[in-house]
Amino acid sequence: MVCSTETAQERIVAVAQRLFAQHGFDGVSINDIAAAAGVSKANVFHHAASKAELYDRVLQEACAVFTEGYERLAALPGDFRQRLVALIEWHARHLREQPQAARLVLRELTAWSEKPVQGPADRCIGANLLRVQRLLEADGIATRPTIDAAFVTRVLLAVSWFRFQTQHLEARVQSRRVRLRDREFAEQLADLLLHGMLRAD
Amino acid sequence: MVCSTETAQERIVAVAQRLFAQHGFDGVSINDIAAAAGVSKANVFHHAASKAELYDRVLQEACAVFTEGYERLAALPGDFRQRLVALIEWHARHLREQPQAARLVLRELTAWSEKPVQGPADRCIGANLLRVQRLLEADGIATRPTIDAAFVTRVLLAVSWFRFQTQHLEARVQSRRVRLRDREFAEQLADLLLHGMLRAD
DNA sequence: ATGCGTACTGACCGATCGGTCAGTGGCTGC
DNA sequence: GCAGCCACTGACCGATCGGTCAGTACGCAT
Repeated sequence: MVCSTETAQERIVAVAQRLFAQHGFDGVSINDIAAAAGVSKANVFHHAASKAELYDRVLQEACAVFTEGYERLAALPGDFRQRLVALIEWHARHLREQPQAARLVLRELTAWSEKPVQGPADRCIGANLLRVQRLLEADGIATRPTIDAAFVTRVLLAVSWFRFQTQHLEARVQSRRVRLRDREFAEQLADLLLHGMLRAD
Repeated sequence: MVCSTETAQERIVAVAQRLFAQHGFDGVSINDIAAAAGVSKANVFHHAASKAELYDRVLQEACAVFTEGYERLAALPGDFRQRLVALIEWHARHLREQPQAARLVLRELTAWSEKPVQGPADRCIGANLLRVQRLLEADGIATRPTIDAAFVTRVLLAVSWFRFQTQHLEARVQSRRVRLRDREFAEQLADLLLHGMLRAD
């Protein structure tokens, strides 16, 4: 038995979360989880009805963790630019601090299978999109009439997410400026979103 | 035997590409592929050394298809805005027309496993990033000094990719403006990237 | 002491996994 | 006619899959 202060159930769930996040549902066997948690395979089924139930529970938990952060995200101090930078930076840090939850949720997006049903991850992402969108809209800043807050929200989250998923590539990339810390990344993205690329004419 | 004009080998590879793109390496068994291709399991191993070799071949092919499009992408007519719109629209269409190749490549991004090795998908994406970046840089347009072409490239591809991966969610989304056709999407993104959100002051 | 619930295990189940192999039928060159 | 190659198959392999079950050890209320 692996010595640990956690209970067996806590270890099982924690290990399942880690392994499912890394390798996906089909890439992890109950044997893997049991071995990594230091318990017998039968014990995993003592604490979980089935592999699917365990995965669902882990995914729901990840969604909750992921969403909880967004709920705490409220009005921030400063002008619009400062609030936007803070939002982007917070999001980058959120992804970095909850990589497993993020991967579990985002993995579901890739796992497309023509299913019309909307999984918890879909609902989670949709809700968070809306929450950030509301935050942007509530700011009531004077934007150009062609600008849609929903669209900007998607751009914002897409870029943060892309950065999170490709961080292992960035180490080899030529341009030094893409290898930014969260703050610098947030400032650069906010600058681009606010003022665009072009020189003012 | 399923009647088809294709050879068995072509059917096997085509089916493998479709299934691997949909469900990932671990989510597809050789039995699935054999059944869907209308051949015996042994025949799959007659045309492929192993499951991993078959997956690698399919992935390489997907990378080639995916990259080939980028290589054909050269200087486009029109001013900078028109070229940018055309680039984004082309990318959206590229993803839409090669969904399986796109999914195979992008799935590899999510399949993070601390591996230091750089897979073909990583190289493919890195090369395409660079190609688009060169295209943007070569335009020689007068951008603001804080703007980095590499960063804009990532924003551009990230948003297109995010849109591709979340398209199944968009049907239920409230705002009508995110459900755009490729052209409108490209124009909206180009407008945001070029001029930013803020009203000119 | 005894009864009971809870945590946990090793042994086991049928199914399926990736992969092998001997063999078959058809086409080609000689 | 026949040897040789090639596409292809059914049967089979050991390993592993998700899952079950009888049984054990322990804490706790009575």
